[in-house]
Amino acid sequence: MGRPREFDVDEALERAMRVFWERGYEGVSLTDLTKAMGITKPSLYAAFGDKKELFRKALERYTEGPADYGTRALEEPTARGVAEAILRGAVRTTTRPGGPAGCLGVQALASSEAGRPAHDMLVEWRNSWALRLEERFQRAVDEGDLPRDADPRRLARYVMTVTFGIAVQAAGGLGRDELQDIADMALECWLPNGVRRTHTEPSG
Amino acid sequence: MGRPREFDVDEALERAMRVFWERGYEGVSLTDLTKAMGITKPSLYAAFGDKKELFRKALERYTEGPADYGTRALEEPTARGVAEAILRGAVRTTTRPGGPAGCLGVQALASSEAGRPAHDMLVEWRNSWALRLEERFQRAVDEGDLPRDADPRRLARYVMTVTFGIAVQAAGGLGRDELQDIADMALECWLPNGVRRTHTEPSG
DNA sequence: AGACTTATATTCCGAGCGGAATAGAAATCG
DNA sequence: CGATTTCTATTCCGCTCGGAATATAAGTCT
Repeated sequence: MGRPREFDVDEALERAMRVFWERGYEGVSLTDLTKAMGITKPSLYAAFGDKKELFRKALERYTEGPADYGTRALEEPTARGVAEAILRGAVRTTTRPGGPAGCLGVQALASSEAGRPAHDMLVEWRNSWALRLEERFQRAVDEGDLPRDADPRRLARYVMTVTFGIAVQAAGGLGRDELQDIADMALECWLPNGVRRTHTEPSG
Repeated sequence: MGRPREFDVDEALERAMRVFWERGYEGVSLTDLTKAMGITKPSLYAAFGDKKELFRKALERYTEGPADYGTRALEEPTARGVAEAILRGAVRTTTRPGGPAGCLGVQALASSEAGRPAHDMLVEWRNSWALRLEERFQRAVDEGDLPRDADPRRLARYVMTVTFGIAVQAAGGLGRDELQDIADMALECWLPNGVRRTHTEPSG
C-alpha cells in the first residue's frame, strides 16, 4: 500500500553503477548521482540508503553484471582455461565500447577518510577474487589438472595482478587489442594444461 | 631582499608528496596539505602555486625520489636486468615500511572533473615510463641483447602492466615477499639474457 | 469518502571546499 | 632611521558537499 514508486529501481542502480565506475566513489556527489539516476535525493535515500550503501549495491551489481565473466571463468574445465577466460574477460570489460574504461573494482587505491568505506569494500572485492581463483586452482591440483607441486595461491596472485594491471592500463587509454596482447604474454608462462613452472628457476 | 622564508621548501614539498601518495589528489584538501606541510595557505600559494601545480611538483619529486629506481633500472646492462630491477624496485617502493602502500603514480584511475588535472598527469606519467622502457628494449634489440624478432613495445607494456598490478596489490595490503614472488613469476617468461618468446605460440 | 501510507519535490542545514584579499611582522635597502 | 619588500597570519568569499526536514502528491485500504 501507499504511493507506488515512479522509477525503476533496477535501472536507477544500473545508472549509479555506471557513474561510480566512471568517476569513482569520492569523485561522485549525491547531486551527480540523482541527476544520472533521474530521481531526487529523498527517493535515493529511501530506496538505497546513504551514498556508501548505494556504492555497495552498485558494486554488487557490477559483480553480477559487467564482471560476471569472472564467475563464468571459474567454471572453465581447466586451470589454463580459467586463467585465459579471466584475462580475456578483464580485457573486454575494461575496454567495453559503451562503458567507462577501466574496472570499477580497481579504484580508490588512495583516498581520504571519507572515501575509506569504498576503499575497504574494493580491497575486499579484489581479495575475494584472488581467493576464489586460488580455490579453483587448488581444485585443479586435486584433480590432476595442475601439477601436484603447483602453488595455487601463487598462481592466483599472479593472474590477479596481471588482471589489475590490465585495468590500470585500460583506464590509461590502452586499447583492446594491445591489452589482449599483454594477456597473451602473461599466459605464455602456462602450458596448455597447466603451468610450466611454479617455484623452480628455469633450467637453462 | 625582503623577508626571508621561514620554512624549508624542500621539506614542505616532501611532506606534500607524502600526503598525496597516501590519500590521492582528490582525497586531499588544502587544509590537509598546509597542516602536513606546517605552513599556511598564502605561503603554499606563493611557493607552489595552486593545488594542481603543487601536485605536479610532488609527482616530479616522487619520480626523482621514491621512484628513482626506474631511472636506475634503465641503466642496467641487459634487458632482463632492466626488467628485474624495475619489478624489484616497484615491489620495494610500494611496500616501503615508513611510507604509504602503493604508488603515487597509480592512482586516480577514475575521478571527477575536478580531479582531471591530476588524472591526466598520472596517465602521462605511466605512459612515459612505458615509453622509456620501450626505448631501452629497442636498444637491447639493436645491441643484440634481445633477439632480433623481439617486440620492444610489447615487452615494455607487459612489464609495466605487471608493475602497475603490483602497485594495486600493494595498495590492497599485500606484503613485500608476496609481491616479489609475483615479480619473479612474471620474470620466468624471460631467459637469463632475453625473452623466451615474443610473438609465437608455445610449441608444445 | 476519508484515513493512512509511501512516494516525490523543495528547502535548509552546518561544514568544508579551493582560492583570494587584507593586515601585520621581519628582513634588506638607502 | 624609515621606506620597501616579501614573508606570514587571519579573515572572508561564493560554492558545494552529504544529509535531513518539511510539505505535498498519489496511491491503497476500510
